[in-house]
Amino acid sequence: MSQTTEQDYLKQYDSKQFPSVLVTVDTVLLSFDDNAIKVLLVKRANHPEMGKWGLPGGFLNTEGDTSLEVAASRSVVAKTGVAPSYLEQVETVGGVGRDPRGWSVSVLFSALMPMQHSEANTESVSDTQWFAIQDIESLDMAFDHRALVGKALDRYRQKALYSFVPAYGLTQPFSLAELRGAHELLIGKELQRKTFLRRVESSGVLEEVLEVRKVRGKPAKLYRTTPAIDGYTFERNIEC
Amino acid sequence: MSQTTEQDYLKQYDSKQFPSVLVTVDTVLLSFDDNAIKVLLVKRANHPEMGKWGLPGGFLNTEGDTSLEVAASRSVVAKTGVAPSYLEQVETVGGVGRDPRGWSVSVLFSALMPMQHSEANTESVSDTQWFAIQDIESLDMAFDHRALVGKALDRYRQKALYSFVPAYGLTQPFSLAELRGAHELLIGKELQRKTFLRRVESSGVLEEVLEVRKVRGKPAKLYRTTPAIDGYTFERNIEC
DNA sequence: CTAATAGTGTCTATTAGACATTATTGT
DNA sequence: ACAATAATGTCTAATAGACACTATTAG
Repeated sequence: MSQTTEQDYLKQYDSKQFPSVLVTVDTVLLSFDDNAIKVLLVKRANHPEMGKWGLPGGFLNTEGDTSLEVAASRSVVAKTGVAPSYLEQVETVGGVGRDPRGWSVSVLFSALMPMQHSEANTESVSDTQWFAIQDIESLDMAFDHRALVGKALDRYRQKALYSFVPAYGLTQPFSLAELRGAHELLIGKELQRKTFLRRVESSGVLEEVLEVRKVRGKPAKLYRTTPAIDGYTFERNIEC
Repeated sequence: MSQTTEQDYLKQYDSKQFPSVLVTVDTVLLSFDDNAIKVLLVKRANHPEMGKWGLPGGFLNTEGDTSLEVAASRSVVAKTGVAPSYLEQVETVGGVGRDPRGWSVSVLFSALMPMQHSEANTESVSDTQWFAIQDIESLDMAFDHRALVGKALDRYRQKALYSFVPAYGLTQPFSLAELRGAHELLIGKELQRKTFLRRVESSGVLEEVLEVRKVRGKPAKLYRTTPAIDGYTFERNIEC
């Protein structure tokens, strides 16, 4: 074997000879709406776990997908019609008991995005819906998808303490109260208006916008995200 | 299809009909020694990338491995004889160009551990060696493994700013100067002794040990890690 | 005017960073 | 005694949190 060239080796290599592993990508899309954290789920129209709610996702397509992130993005659009502007990788889970079809590996992606209408876009999905986080506790969910939602949430709970990433879950532009509310939902505790404003101002990663809304009370200044938000972390984290 | 039961569906399901994906696990083991960050690499004895240095790792064994972490741990011990006491997942990379054998997915694990003698334990590995990080720049490395080392390093560079996780890379017990040195290597900047001590004391996650070493100068107090170190993060991060 | 909401002034306690000083060892 | 290393004392600047106060709108 060590006498053959790499070319020879590859010519006689056959991946089918090894036991295969199911590789899927799944995506947790979160948003803030109606003073709650929402997550986008799809109702499975086919086996396995038919009829249960699960994450948008699917098998890696080795023909079309050039990367894991592309696969995740493609499967989300295909199933829900919703197109998140970015995806971040959360974790990869794997095991023999996860999927009845065999040893499976699932690469989990996640994004925060403004609420956006979704619809069942393929025959493999019979329905789609944004669920409030507290409502999925009692939901009959497919595979280990409830735990996967938990992992993504935990990630954003951390990010809420040291960054303005939660801003991606709001419709733009947004007020300081809305952004603070998003952070409060994730952190689970009220935050000081003044302190929060100081963080926004010293960060320089949110852009003030001229537009105002007609509301009861003094109209709030509105902000939008800038690209600099991605790399920015607070000098000091929010205490909790 | 929607008329069949899940049992019927599973009976006729054949995973071999789908194009298979290569699933591997790779592990970045880091340590502190001789005032440098070291990484454990193995020299590949077989195709592909024969003769190049790469990370310990290998294919997922769907027969024996119960989880991804078990797979990573098993492959590290099998190839190097080194057994890290824990592993953490860093990221999963995938693509069609990574491995000449086809679309491949690699789940990357990482750990900090005390330097420990390693040896080539299988016929697939012809040599093992701890390399100083700065020395692998010029090394001919297999696949995208140099980039994977970078990802693990970046993770620990972050952790050095907000936790005492770098302590896992030292032989126990260790002095404050040694721990501070580990943080300094990762962060790339000198840290104040006093400030560092204050962090250690207020954290309560390092245990003072009675033992002392014979050295030139005043002997340092020695510490060892406690399990509480894992969940602990600094109230304020180290500035940088 | 009043209610509602947004934004500001300002005090206090905490603490990271800096750096000078003191302490303890081997040679 | 002296060099080397470890540990401590202490000052200052920065700032998060708290909360009272002021500003601006709709009805």
